[in-house]
Amino acid sequence: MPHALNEPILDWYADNARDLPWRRPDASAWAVMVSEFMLQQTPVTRVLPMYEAWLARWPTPTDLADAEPGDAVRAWGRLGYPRRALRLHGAATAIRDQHNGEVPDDHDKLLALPGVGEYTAAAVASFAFRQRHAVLDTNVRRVLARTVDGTEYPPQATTAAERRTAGDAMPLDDETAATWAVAIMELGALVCTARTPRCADCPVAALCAWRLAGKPPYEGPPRRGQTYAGTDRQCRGKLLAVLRDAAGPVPKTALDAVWEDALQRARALDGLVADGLVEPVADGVYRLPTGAPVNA
DNA sequence: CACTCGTGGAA
DNA sequence: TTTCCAAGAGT
Repeated sequence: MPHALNEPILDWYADNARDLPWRRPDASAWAVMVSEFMLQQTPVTRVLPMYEAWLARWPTPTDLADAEPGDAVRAWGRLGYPRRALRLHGAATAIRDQHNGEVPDDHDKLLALPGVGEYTAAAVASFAFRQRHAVLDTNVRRVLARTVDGTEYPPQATTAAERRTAGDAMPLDDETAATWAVAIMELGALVCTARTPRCADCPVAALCAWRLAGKPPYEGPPRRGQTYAGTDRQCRGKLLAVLRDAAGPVPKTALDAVWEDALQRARALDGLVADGLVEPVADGVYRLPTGAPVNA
């Protein structure tokens, strides 16, 4: 007997799905993978233009692997979390060198790629290769937390109980499970939103445990807000922006100009170098990574 | 497992 | 204005 969530959500998705480029039938597995990297912690509206430009420039994994990692970092622009650009380049390189240039369709092989974790491996296997996997992103976890568990928000980190819940809720055959995965994700993105859920438009409002319980407010460990101003992250962002906007190597004096605190600035720059996002060229000169071996 | 890692838009 | 948070991964 199918899970009660299946049919209403599949029907709702058939009528309400957004037309996103990575969902079109002609989207390659590589296109799906690129979209998933970009969508990590980043809203769809900001991803769309970068996604188009990226795939136009690097239509296949090998195209990206053959480019310098610094070009990937520069093309990432202001999407945020630029290590994703480096990891996507690393994933492309692994695909070129170990998978004959083709995105692997095996979940474990996907998981072994840099930048691919539990969610992204399941998403690519499901969306691109139409396999049955529990695709647990923030949207899906929130929908299941509300409809099944009766809580406003899921726990901070994904739990075994959530994986079991997701597995139980999935349709049994691969093709339907793949569609359902994107459908419940879309429901979370458009209707069962984090702040002001539109329960009046929800296809499963009638059976939602959280709504039926009177929408009890979230109780649990406070989800600590991420302050940003004055942090190392902001400093790293400023430094990397200088490197991105420059055509070539940049003298340290140009980096010194964008952040007051010298100690924090040095720490941030060290971090960027350690992450491989910045490469020291010569004494007091830095650039985006070339991929060439660094002579120590 | 708690923490780090960017950025910008909406409430 | 401040706060929240958006298709997470890696350590």
